[in-house]
Amino acid sequence: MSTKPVNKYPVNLLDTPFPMRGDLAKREPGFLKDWQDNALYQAIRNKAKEENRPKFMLHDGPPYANGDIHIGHAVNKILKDIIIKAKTLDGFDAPYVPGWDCHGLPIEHQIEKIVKFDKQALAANPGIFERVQEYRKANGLDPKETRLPAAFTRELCRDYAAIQIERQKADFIRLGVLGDWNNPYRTMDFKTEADIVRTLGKVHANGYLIRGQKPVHWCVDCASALAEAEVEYEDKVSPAIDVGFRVSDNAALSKAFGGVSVGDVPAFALIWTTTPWTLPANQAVSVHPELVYDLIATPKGLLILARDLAEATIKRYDIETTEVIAQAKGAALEFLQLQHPFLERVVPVICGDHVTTDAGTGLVHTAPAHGLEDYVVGCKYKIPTDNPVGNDGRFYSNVEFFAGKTVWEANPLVLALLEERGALFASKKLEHSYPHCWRHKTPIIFRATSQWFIGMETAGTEGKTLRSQANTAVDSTEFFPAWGRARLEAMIKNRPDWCVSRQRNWGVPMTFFVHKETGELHPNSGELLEIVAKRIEAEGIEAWFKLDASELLGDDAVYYDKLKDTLDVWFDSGSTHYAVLRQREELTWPADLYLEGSDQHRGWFQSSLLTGCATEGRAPYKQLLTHGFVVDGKGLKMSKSKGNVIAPQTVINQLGADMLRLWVASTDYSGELSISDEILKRTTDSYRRIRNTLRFLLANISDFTEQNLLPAQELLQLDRYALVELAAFQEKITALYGKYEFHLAVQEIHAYCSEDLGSFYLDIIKDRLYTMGADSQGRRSAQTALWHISQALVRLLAPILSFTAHEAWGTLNNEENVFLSAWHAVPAVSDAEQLNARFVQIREVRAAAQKEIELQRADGKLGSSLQAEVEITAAGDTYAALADLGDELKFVLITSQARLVKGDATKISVSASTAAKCDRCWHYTASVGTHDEHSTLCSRCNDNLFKQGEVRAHA
RNA sequence: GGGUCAGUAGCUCAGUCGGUUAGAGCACCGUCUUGAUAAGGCGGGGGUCACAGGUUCGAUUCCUGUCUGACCCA
Repeated sequence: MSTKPVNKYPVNLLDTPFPMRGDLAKREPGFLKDWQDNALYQAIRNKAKEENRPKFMLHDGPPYANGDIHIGHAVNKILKDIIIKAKTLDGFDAPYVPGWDCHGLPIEHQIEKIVKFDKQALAANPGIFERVQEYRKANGLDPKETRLPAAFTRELCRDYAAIQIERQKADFIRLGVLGDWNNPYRTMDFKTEADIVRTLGKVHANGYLIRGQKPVHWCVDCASALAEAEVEYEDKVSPAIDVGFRVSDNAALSKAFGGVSVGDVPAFALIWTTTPWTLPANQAVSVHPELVYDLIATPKGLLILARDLAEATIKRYDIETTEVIAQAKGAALEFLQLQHPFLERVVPVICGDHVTTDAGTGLVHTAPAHGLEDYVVGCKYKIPTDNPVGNDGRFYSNVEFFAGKTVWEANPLVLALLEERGALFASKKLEHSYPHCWRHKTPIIFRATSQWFIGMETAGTEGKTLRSQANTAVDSTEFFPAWGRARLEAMIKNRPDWCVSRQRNWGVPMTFFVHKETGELHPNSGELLEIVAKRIEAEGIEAWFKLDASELLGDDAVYYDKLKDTLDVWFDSGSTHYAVLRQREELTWPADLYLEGSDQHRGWFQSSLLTGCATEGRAPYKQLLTHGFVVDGKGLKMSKSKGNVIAPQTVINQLGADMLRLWVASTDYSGELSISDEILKRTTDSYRRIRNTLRFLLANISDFTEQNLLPAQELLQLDRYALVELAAFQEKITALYGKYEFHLAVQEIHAYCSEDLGSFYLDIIKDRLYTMGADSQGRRSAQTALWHISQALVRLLAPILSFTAHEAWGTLNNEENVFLSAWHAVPAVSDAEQLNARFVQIREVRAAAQKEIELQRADGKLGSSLQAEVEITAAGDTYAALADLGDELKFVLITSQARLVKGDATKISVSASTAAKCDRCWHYTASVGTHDEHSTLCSRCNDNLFKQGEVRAHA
């Protein structure tokens, strides 16, 4: 109940159904329902088609179909959504087809956990677990059986992914993201699986698919490769030995060490290793090119050791008398030939940055078949990757000394052999962290296996290497922010061949037939692959796994193996530009924009670039936009253990999705995005300001319709100026949307609401809105400006504050939906430049006057600014601008009197009015009390209420 | 350890192609208003522009290094 006395002289106070408080968390779901009920996304598509709009193609990078969405997902989707909506309002046809990445180890891993009765996994996936139990029962298996057929595992993976997708989808929709949620793409859709296979076929047809060897984590108990996620590190005791490689040619040695005289004293390069069994695969000894190496004379011969480690090493060898006779940088030792300690093999010294002085001798035993770094450096020097160890962890039968032995059995044999050859300089036991199989808990080994690669340096059928094509593609891509280019370039420059084969179950198969003896792909691979792709289109990847080779190859089947390898999931997502953009009618290739977190320079940006280049000779995108990661208020990454995680669901449920969207939009995403309770609090503050501005606008035009609009040239000066400002504001914001600089747009929007509207324009026109006749020209003029401001603002807000804009639109316009509209056409004002110039002066004087009034107020001489009377002395342009407002200058200053005097410089003096206050308009004027019938009114109010009403021209 | 990036008021961001007192909004303080009122107006306080060197007549802005943080890699 209000206790306010009701003024007997009414003013035009209006109300609006648009509430002060958004109550977003509660009301947003209702707005979402509006969109869904009206098939908003489809309506936008239809309209775009009718209008034949140009396309803007943002291709969605597929999140992995596992786990609930976190704030990083939210950032990514919201940024995409802002862009899509801004482009739509900008007159583009900007379809958005969201996608999911479905294959791969993490999902397979989850299924394995369920199969193995992992409690957490069971609790989270009761439906899947039930299926497993039923399967065991139906097939007469032990109820604890963990080894299930691959085909069934794949079924489970497919189900699991589908469930995850639905959960994530619901969260994405709740963010207010508009998209084709009824028809998203999923890399496990049969058609998509087929198109991934086709992409592989094209890569092969263009000559970029090559076979090679690469060391992988290998479990001899599983007899299979392990992914990094399947490896656990545990302590293990290993023999740690120092081995001497005799230098083959002392003349070369002398030369490497600056010509020092070495005679024919035996010289050794010393390495240190904890895996003696890898010595049969040794192909080189690595040194660091920048490290300094000593040549040391000892009773055991000349020793080559890194200077930093020499002392400690010599101690290990129990050598008393030593003399450093020469020094050289590692680079000088390159290509020095060494004799393998027990094999008839000469191996070179090579240079590698992986050599460190943390432990050992500063010279590293290099067996490309048994170590990733060894392999990489080996590739550089074109050193063979010959692997002597089989699937079962035993040496092949042709390996001298160790044939048939397991690698663990070989260790002591190697030691004995080295001892015998006089190459063993030291031997100890060492406990260290060592990789183990997560299933068997047994130590694993690194073992080179046959893998498939997309070659970076391979000249394709067009004669260009993929690396050179990729470089060109990067050159012709536009980056937001610009440094993305340097980052991608650096990665392309350094990356090795892309190993695309995996030995997993849940993945798109590499649908090739390989000749059993030559290892060549079938000569008709292209045609065969298309036949297979057709089948996959109909039945999914299972079509390949269950295929009998003879069905396609006939009698030739006996000569060929059906490849069992699956594709790296990065190949899946890297192929979506073909599988999605090329396949859907409403989409186009290449995309205008890919937008992802900065980690995707290594991931999707690159995999898409490479498949794009390998299949189409260019990148599948024109622009790349990168955003950073979300961190807490202190700039630290979020983690459960730190307890600084902010979940998007929490923010949405407490503050609403619009608040999350506003936070995303107001943050500079080119670096890290900070979020904390305080930051969200500030976001809420700024939301309130925008919302209340909308509310004021909507309320004050609630008795106004399009029929009441006045043409621009009939508006008052101040209102024309408001339109001029509005046009400039709109132009600024749309330009910022175009540059994807949303945080600047938010700042501008906020400043516009606060400064241009709140503290200037709206404050001034309240007098006219409230006190003039409801249908008077002066009031309709202001409302015309307010109407245009509202129409423009609601649209400009829509990409960011989608729900709020939707709500405001409903109050403002009855028909359609804000997202079916376009930026508002702000009426042109013919004297725009002149108005701008004048109001610069006017606003300056106004600010000075306010300061002066504030001084008087602080002195207790006046309260409201309407109590003030000002006298302004001004010169030149300033005088002209003020004079142009005539008697209405006082309204601009919100004072009861404003006298203008021509003088030399600007001077302002303020005094308190001695006149009485009008009960209705609150101005202090001598005319109060001069109207007998209405003794508390001023002439203006008397006129406005009971006569023809005042006329205003300026403000 | 390497590559890329960031560090301006309590918070979010501007800005300086090197040049007099570094800006805005929010928050805070004071005040007016009570006809945007769990609002609005006016005024104010608050920054050694991460730190240390260097170049320069002059650096927050350029260079080098350090620290802190982020992403990727090893």
